[in-house]
Amino acid sequence: MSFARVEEVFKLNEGERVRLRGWVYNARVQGGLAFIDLRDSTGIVQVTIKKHELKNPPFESIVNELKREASLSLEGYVRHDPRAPNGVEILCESLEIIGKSEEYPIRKGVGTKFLLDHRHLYLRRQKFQAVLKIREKAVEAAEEWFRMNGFHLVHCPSFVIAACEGGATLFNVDYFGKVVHLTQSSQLYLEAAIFGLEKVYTIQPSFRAEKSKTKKHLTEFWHIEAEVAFATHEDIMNYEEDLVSYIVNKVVDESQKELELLGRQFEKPKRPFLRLTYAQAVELVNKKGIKMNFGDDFGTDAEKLIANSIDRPAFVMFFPVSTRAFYHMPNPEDPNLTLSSDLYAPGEGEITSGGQRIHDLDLLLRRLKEYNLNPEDYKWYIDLRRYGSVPHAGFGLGLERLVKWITGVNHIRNTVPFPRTPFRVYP
RNA sequence: GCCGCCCUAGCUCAGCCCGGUAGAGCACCCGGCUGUUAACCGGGGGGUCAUGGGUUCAAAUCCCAUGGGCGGCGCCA
Repeated sequence: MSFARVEEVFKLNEGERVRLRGWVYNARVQGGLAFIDLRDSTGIVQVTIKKHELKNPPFESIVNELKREASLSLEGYVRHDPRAPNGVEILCESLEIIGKSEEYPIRKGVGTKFLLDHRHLYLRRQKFQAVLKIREKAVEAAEEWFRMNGFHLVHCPSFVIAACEGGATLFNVDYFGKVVHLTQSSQLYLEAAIFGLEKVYTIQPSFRAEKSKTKKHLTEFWHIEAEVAFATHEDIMNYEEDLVSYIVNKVVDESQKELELLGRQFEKPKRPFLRLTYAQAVELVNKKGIKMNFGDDFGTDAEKLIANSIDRPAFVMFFPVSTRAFYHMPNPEDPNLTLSSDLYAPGEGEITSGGQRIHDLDLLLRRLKEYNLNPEDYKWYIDLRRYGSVPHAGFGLGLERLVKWITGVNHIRNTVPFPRTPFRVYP
């Protein structure tokens, strides 16, 4: 007889024989009667062991080994009993301890630091697995969407020379005696790729050496980035809307069990997404009592305010040049503004950033100078504007921020198995 | 980078203001228990009070420094 999965047990009939294997989620022993909550990757079921009905081994020989997280395999039969959680249990006839367990450190009441220090064990928690499954589903959906829409996957390097978002936030790496950096974004490399493949994307980690102590920053995060030849700012917003909708809809359709386990009520977002200009957003923020000037970027409070005043995802468009990186295309209607936008998720905040890139050689050179960047570091990037340059646009989506929005977890580090933050690289 | 807070038993915390040689709950160990759901009942062991220095007759407690971390801001995906 092959091993069944825990989730299958609930569909079996009274008296059916099953073999199971998994881990002890919790155990309660009282004299000659023991209860185990047995966990596998599909769920938890109660296993009942009665001293006189356990055929092997002797009850006394295993009862002291039924500790939390011990691994075991067992055979028994299905019983429908209202006293069991969810009305179903396995009455155990034989059992083998595969791996004993020491005193398991994770239990109710432990603190944040302790859980982070024991992340390698915390992964076993059901709710955490639900988040990881949703994350997996989101990536699957993104890959599907890119393929359906004619995008090519391009993997980009993690070791880089030049900054993309600003020099202060670069990690240094000793590269055979030479200082190089970990990439902050694959955008510049994807821009190179569009001249062959036209529509490209990547899903890979980006690194930021910012000591950001917030619930929405990691030093290493997974970045979904896309770049499209001949695309305008308008085009790229449409792509973003379609991609985000596709991902979210697929998660809602196919990860309902996980969302329920997390107690998360999540509605598919209405379309079309809202579109407001930077100027409108500033006005909204000021009207609701947070003072900011035209030309300022949105602070945390302003971002929260915007995120809480929308009933669906919203683009904030046309940020001033002063708030953006060097490569953003100026808006022809107002050169102080850029053809760029951030996408805000309701209740969450910024999850993507994108826009049209400068494709004109002279303008790019001028901008590098204005931003005090060394053109030598961007030689190859500038080169792209010398050989058949075309208008193009792209965006970056923070996978963890997207997952945080969908799952409603309280901190971005709970969207990734082993979070990297300014003060944590262990485990 | 800035501001605030925390570090006492394996874990969660009380004790600190007003200095006088350390306490609870849970976990663990032993015993009991055939319907538990974070099982329960009885008994037991367990701490150089983060580290270093200072003040004092006396420091977990007051002061300084260092380390580790948490929360918020800034920055951004």
